[in-house]
Formats: sequence, C-alpha cells, structure tokens
Amino acid sequence: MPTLQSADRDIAEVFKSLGHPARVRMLRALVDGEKCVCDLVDAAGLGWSTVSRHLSVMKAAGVLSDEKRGKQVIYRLELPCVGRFLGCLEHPDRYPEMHATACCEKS
Amino acid sequence: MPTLQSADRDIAEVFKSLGHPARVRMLRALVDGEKCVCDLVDAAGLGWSTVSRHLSVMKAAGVLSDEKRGKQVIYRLELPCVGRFLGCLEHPDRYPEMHATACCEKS
DNA sequence: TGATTATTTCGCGAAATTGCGAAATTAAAA
DNA sequence: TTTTAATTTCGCAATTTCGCGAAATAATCA
Repeated sequence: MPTLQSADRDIAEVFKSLGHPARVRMLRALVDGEKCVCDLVDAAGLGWSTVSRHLSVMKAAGVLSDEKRGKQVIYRLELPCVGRFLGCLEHPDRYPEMHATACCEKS
Repeated sequence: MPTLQSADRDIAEVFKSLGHPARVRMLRALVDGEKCVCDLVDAAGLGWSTVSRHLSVMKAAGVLSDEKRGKQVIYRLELPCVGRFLGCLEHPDRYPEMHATACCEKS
C-alpha cells in the first residue's frame, strides 16, 4: 500500500512525464491508436535517442506501455483518461460550457 | 490564433505546472474550494516563497486564478477538469472499469 | 554467419527547476 | 503614521532535464 506521499509522487510523475511539447505531440498521435517508435519520431520532430527517452519516461510513469513486435517496438496509451483530458484541454474555446462542467466525459 | 506548435507548448505548460508532488497536494486542497496562500503552505509543507512560486507557475499555465481579498490572496482552480482528472488518477484501483472507460465523467 | 534495420543506452554540455532566506510590497490595524 | 501580517520577488547553489551523436542491443534478412 503506497503512502500518501508516495501517491503524490506517483501522480506528479504522470503530469511531469507529459509536460513537454514533444510528448504532447506523441500523446496526440497515440490517442488514435498504438504506434511504433518510428511514427513517434515523426510526430515529435526530434532525434531517435531523444524520443526513446521521452517514451521511457512516459512508460515509467504508467502512461504508456510497450510491446516488442518483430523488429519494432509498439507503444500504446495505457491511461485512456489521459486522452480525454488532453481533448478537454485542447478545446476550451470550442466547448466552453463543457469545459467548465464535464469536459472529460466520453463523447 | 495560436499556432499548432504554441498550442502544444501551452498544453505542455499545464501538465508541467502540475508535475510536482507539492503542487499535487495544493491541487488536492483546491479541488475542495478556494484557499488562501497560508492554507496552501500547510498543504505543500514548504516555505512561503517556494509555495508562492509554485502557485505563480500554475497560474501562468492557466490552471489557477487568484484574487486579492483584504490582506490575503485567494487561489482558485480555474480548470475543473483538472480536478476530475486528478480524481481519476487517484482511484485506478477502486474503479478499474471506470478508469478504463469513463473515469473523468462527473460523479 | 554477416549485414541491415529498429531501438535503447551512454556521456556530454547547456538550460531549466527547486528550495531557501533575505529583502521588497501591500493592505489592514494600532 | 508606525507597526504588523500576508505574500511576492530576488539571488544563489544544488539538482534535474534536454537534445545530440556515438556506441551498444536485438531481431530479421541475405
């Protein structure tokens, strides 16, 4: 059973792991479905080694999971609510009322 | 009109501003309602100057707003979906099914 | 087996973050 | 108007993060 403090840390890790523009871009790509690292390199617009580290951080935080499939590694969004929360943040103007009251509901 | 890239940055700022254990603690306190800095200093367990900077970062990201009331400054959660998302992250075990499909809905 | 493709790990310097105490600010109280 | 209480700003040292290229791994292909 995690202590309250370690729970704070774990939750902070989730937020922290997403707090970077390139990671937001990768996340957006992953909301549409699983992707290989090569796709995420395109989405991020950064070098392979850098993207690999970004992915490992999000995986360590529990946001993503990965699976080796043949020659490539596939990453998948492990917390669906992260995707909905992202959608909420992206459309505050389009759905102001929804944003205020129920932005994270299923569409 | 913000460019796509600046939108990425803005969203990343929201996540980044929450990616710290003390900020999660303050956020938890603020989900219950507005609080003065003095209350948040207690919640965070850090010095005043440090807490003040944490708050200013979350405010700059658009997560919080503040208002001077008499001698004190009151902070308020500006994005309600942040509170729901936090609740979602905090109870993955208690509501596994909800977590997977609709964790951010209003209760 | 040897070559190729996909990905991760390592080591680096540059930049950002964190926490603190001291000093500045601001509004109410005496 | 002087004092006091609440909060922010500043400057600093320690730590962490970021992006890169080179090297290490791993799995497929010839």
